[in-house]
Amino acid sequence: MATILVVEDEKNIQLLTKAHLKNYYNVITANNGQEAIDIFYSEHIDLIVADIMMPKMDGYEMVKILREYQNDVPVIFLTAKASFDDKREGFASGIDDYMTKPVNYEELVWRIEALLRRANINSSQQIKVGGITCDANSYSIIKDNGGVIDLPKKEFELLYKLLSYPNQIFTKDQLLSDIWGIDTDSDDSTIKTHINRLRNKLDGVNDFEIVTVRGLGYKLEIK
Amino acid sequence: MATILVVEDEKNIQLLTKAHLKNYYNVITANNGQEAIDIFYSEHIDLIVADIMMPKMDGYEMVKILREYQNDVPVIFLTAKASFDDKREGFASGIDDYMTKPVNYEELVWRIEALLRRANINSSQQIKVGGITCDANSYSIIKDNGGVIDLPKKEFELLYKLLSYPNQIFTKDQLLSDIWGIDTDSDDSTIKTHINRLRNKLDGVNDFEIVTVRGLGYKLEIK
DNA sequence: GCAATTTGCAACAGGGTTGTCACCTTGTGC
DNA sequence: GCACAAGGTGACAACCCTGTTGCAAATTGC
Repeated sequence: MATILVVEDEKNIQLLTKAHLKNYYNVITANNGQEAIDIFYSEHIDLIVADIMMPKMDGYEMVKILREYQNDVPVIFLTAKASFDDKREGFASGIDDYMTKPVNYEELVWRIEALLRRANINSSQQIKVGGITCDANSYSIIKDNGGVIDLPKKEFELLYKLLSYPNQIFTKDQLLSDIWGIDTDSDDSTIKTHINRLRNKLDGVNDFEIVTVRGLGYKLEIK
Repeated sequence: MATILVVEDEKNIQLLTKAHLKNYYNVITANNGQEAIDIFYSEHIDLIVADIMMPKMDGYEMVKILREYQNDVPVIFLTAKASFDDKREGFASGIDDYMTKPVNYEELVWRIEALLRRANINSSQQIKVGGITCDANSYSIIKDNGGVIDLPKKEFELLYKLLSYPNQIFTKDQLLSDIWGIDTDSDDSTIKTHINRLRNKLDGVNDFEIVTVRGLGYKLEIK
């Protein structure tokens, strides 16, 4: 599921926008440009929906800063302003789309979808848990502090499975047939070894833990 | 300079649109969807601006046919229709933007620019990364200090593809079908060889790196 | 037409990944 | 406390993937 950052200083509109988008996306909110940039660099954001007129840092400035650092996250401006000068400045600063209030939220979703498709983010195969992101594109665990743990294919698939359903218990047979395939010849010991390897490599990660459920299997617990 | 295909059955509007765009782009015109598709497969088209209501084949059908064949050329609908059902059908069939007549042509140009940028089709056919410029006209890498690396066609296409979507991982199959064509007979070893040659030729370039993602493919990392 | 370049393929080498096993540790029930 | 079952650990070997090289075919430029 894609993560959308809604940047809006008016609480009511912020809540309204969030309410309409939360059925389709993970929605995170910020109250001004500065806050948005802080969030942007601590969370994985797929697309930004922003107001222009905001205290502290307005929309134009926010986008300029993002673009300066080579960030091409899609941005949609959502604003009461509608003059051509405003639109020109918006597009010139590097936004992707522009809708004037009052916004039709159904149309907003269509435009978000079109942009995500265009930006190749419709399947943002990432899982974020606490301070780490599990990225299925690079088979890696990315820590918010910047550290990266690359995992081999099988180990990654195992972790990804567990992370996808936290607290759910998987038997070794389940994991074998899900990851190794229903007709695999491998047995329990293979799982044991891979769990062992994972635990070693995730030694410094404190956001979750792979827990053994004796007699049953394994589950991943988020702390 | 990017090439825009304007699809419109009313001659007057077609001429008007062409007149406004020809200062910025190569403009080619078609009178209906069928004609547009014929042109599309005989010319290189960077973006399509289309009316919905047209004789023979309307806009929806045209886009559906294009998308069926994996073509993700950006499409903007430009139309008198403005109901939500129409917009929904438009976005659902895979368009990128939607403007209602009467069209403000200045805004149309901004939206075209935003889409071309998003689709990585800059009119200059150049990609600039750090201290190097990748020029699609001369198949060469131009360093800011003046050095030039000429690349053969295939090697260049491979690099250009990777550079267009930095950090995105491409499987060898993806690269094969994108560059060699969907029905190529070539296999993995060809990619391996070309990556190897690219790496050798880009030995002195420190702005980016072609990274192997074991078990998956390759990606280009910008430093 | 010839030479140079580009392109594709196959063979080999090296290294990372994976599966298995033996052995060790921990937990459970009696 | 003992026996047994279940899980953890480390080592090893087979395997697969990738990098590299050389060669031949195809293409291009003159």
